[in-house]
Amino acid sequence: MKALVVDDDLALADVVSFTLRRAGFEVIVAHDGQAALDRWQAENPDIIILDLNLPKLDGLQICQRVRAQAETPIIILSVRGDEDDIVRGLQIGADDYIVKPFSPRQLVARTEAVMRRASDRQQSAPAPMKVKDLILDSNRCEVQVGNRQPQRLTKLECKLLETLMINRGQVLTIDMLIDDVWGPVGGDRSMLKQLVYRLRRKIEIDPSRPVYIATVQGIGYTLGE
Amino acid sequence: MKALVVDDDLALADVVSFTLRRAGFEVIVAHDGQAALDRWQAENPDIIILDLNLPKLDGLQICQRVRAQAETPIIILSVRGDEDDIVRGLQIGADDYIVKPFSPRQLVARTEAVMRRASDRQQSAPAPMKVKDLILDSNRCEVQVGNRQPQRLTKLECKLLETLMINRGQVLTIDMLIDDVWGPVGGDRSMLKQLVYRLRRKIEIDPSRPVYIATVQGIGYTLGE
DNA sequence: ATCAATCGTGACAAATTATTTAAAAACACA
DNA sequence: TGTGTTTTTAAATAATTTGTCACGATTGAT
Repeated sequence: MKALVVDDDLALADVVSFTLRRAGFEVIVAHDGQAALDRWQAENPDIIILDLNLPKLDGLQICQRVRAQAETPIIILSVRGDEDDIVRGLQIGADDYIVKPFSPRQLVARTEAVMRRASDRQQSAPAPMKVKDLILDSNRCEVQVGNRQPQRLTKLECKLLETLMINRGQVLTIDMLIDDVWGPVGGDRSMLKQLVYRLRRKIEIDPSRPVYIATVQGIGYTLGE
Repeated sequence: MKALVVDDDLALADVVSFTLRRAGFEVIVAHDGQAALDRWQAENPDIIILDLNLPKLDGLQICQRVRAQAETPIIILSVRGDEDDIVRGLQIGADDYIVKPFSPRQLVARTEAVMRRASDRQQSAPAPMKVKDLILDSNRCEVQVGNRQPQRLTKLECKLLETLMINRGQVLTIDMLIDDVWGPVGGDRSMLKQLVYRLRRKIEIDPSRPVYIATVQGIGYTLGE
């Protein structure tokens, strides 16, 4: 098990990594946001212990970027009183939080608990969404159009449709959609176009005359109200 | 402001609703999950105060179902020690949590904070503008004239109409308009002329006898009061 | 009434943006 | 490692938007 510890406080980072090592983890440490992202990509750790107040790149941003691309479990560290950041962190997708100061026991217990949950993660399955006569089960990546045979979607197609459905009625700009599907790095316009094209072929009755996903020239796309 | 309080503990539900009423809320109460969903659909409250351990339908499921269909702000109530449920609730989409027991002050403060946050969540998508019987949704570049079919506008047309509507009643000089649509460089009179022409064809009943966009010879254009 | 400036109109070309097709690269999984 | 799927890239085609121009109509000043 590999853990990435992200903390600018060297002393604290040391305590954390020492504790985790003794509990049998292989530990990598990063002291600022950029380094954290780099190490994360390079090492692909099984869990991230993330201090929220970092220099350069904010902890919440790290959290967001990681979540945009992967399900790597994240535990956030925060000082007491910063409840708002904790709430936001969890909403963004962190798996748990620990308030400083904390005991080594607590750290290990939480870490192990999160990893246990992550391994059999399926109980908190999001409910199927419904817009018009589209029913999306984003959990198993399937759409049903009207009463036709359920269609299988790829991961990206599913993510795209999900955000369109969540924001039904609103026009989502190309950049918003790219951010949402691929994260802040790693997507571009032509990829989005391609994805829209493929998704339409699966859900539209006549893909060249789309009913569900409408394009708004020069702006983006929208899933009709 | 309408609040839906969901709690199977009658005494606690009473305390909560009393507190919220005193703070100026209209309060609806439901004592189990099914009732909660029913009331929610029937009453469309502005916020939901949701106790997590309910009979029949679990609180987290309520949360999930509501979120699948709407953005109604949700505050979850939970007993101390049930950190896991809180975390999951926030991940599912709850906006905040309160740990029992709590003070009335805290309840009101959190509720108002969440509603404040929720209200400027919509601010990001600017509300449609209305002048006379023109309704412009600049988000999706659409105008509705009277009760006719909504018209699609191009980016430039939309920008032009938007500034005319924002400054309704005032005469905007040609240079002002050019600056606003094309920026400090890159526009000229004939382009504006053409743009006005095209916009009129989309919104005027008789484009040769404009009702909305009036020409002010030698100066510019205005969108009548 | 005449003239010059400005405006509305329509046709067309250029530029931008979308859709479709195809094929290569990356990936997942046995 | 090979196979099938998914994602990325590239390129051709189609559609839309924007810019340019010419010309007649309108306007306001003389």
